[in-house]
This record gives sequence, C-alpha cells and structure tokens, in this order.
Amino acid sequence: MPELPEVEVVRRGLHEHVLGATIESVQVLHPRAVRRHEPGPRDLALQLTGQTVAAVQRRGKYLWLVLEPADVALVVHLGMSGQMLVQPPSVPDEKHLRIRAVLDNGADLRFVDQRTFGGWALAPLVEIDGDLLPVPVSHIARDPMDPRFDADAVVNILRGKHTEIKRALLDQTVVSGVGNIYADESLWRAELHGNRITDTLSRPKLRAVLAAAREVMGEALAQGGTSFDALYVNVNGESGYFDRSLDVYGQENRPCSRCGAAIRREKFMNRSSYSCPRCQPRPRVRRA
DNA sequence: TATATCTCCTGCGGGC
DNA sequence: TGCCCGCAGGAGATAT
Repeated sequence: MPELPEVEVVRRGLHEHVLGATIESVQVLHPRAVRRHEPGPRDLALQLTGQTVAAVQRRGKYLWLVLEPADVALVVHLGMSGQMLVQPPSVPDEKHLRIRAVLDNGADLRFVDQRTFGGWALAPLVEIDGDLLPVPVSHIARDPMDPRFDADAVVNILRGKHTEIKRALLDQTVVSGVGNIYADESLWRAELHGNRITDTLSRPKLRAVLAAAREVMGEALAQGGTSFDALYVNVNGESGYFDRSLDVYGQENRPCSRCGAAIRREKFMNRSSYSCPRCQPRPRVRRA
C-alpha cells in the first residue's frame, strides 16, 4: 500500500522520467479516476494538453506535477492501489489503466489503479507557511521526512488531543505520510500500544514515536518501499523490498524480534493492527 | 468543535 | 466448479 516511502519512490521516478516533458494528449478511461476534478474528464484532458512538467513534488502521500505555462498542479493520490507508470507506447494497456497521458519525449505516463481509490485532479497553487501547495493538499501537515518538520510542535498538538495514538498518527492533518503499515511499525519501535491516549503520554514518549516513524520510513525508502503484491510498484513497474524488514505488520503469530512473544492482530478502525503483547501492553482502561 | 464511524471500490482467497 | 463472503485500507463525508 503506498505510504510516504512508496510515494517518494514514485516522485523520484517521475522527476527522472517526465521532468521537462510536454503533454501532447490525455485519455481518461475511467471517470472515477478524476472524480476530484470537478469540471470533469474532458476539462482535465483539455487543460493538461500542451502543459510542460516543471517540477515533481510531494507532501505526505500526495504528489503533484507543477505545470507550465498554466502554473497549476496536477495532484495525484495513489489511494490503495494506484501506480504511475512511464511506459513506451508499444506496451499493451494494463488491465486497470485509468488515465493515459502521451508525452512529447516518446513515453506514456499511465495511471493504473485496481481499486480506484486514487486519482488525478488539477488545482491552483497557494502559499501555506512558506510553501507553495496545491489547494487539495493545503490541509495536509508536514511529514517526518520534511526538512521543516517540527517534532516539538507535533508533540504539542498530540498532547492537546484526547484520542488514541494510532488514530492520531493516521490523521494526515497532524502528521502526514503515515499509513497503517508504518503506524504499526513506529508504535512497535516506540514500544507503545496504538490504543494509548495521546494526552496521557509523556513528551519523550511522543517524540520517540515520531522519531521511530521517521526512522522506519527512511529505512523503507532506502529499500525502494514496501510491497506485498503487484499493487505497489515504481514508475518502471518494479517492487520494493522493505516488506522483508517489517517487524510487526503482517507478522501475526510470529515471534517478536525483540522479546519472542507471538505478534497479535487486533481490529482497529475497521482494519488490522499488529503489535507485540509483551513490548506493547494494552492500556489498562480502554475507551468504549 | 472534536472525535468516531461509514463509505467508496476491486480482486483474491477461503469455505462450502 | 462455482458461488458467497470477508478482507485489504486512504480519505472525505457523515454522525455523534
């Protein structure tokens, strides 16, 4: 599932392969892939045609292409299964090809998305806290890999909330880029159960979980991201290797690499959470 | 206002 | 073999 490291791998690939390219034509093959572009598929195709990719940027799990001369952003979210592929036109269409942009450098930029949670949208850029961001990204907090990420400020936000720490880690307006996999890995490294309540946790403990998030996502990025199946790939269609380094996510009943206890799986927010019952004890009082 | 839950979507795998 | 159901989960919408 694409979280920050996987999206950053894609961003780097796009920077290498599409920066400076001009879009010659666009085909939207599935309207749901552009549902966040309110004027509709035809407008998106029309506005993209003739635009040149001036930059490829990312915040959290969002990435965007800055387009000139219109000076707008093509905002891309991969959702759960989205892929941005740079392919020669001779490569047959992928089964779940949703959008194709033909570039003047002889390549296709393809958006492939099995579960259609992702999509493309055009948006103006606005200045937020010294950064130029597309409007749909303006509410997204800085991610832990951002050079201007302020861990102390995030600790203060967490201390001011009364919610479970895992829920807060997944809230992209608090800290971005963290999804279910890296939330579990970060909490395991910080030896915290995801149901612990934020305003009961010490500042050092909150700093530790943020540091763990930065650390684990940095390691994943160095290995090209995490992949469990063919759903996450880089722009060349290759998978990362970090799934081989996960300590808890997907490790149910396997021994904890720190203490040997069997990793447990629990339901949380309608999804699976993995943790070590010994290193990460449940809070004594659980909320209803 | 803050927090919690629901909903969208498709393909795979297990059970019958 | 084929059908049904649960599961995977990001993020906006809706409910509390």
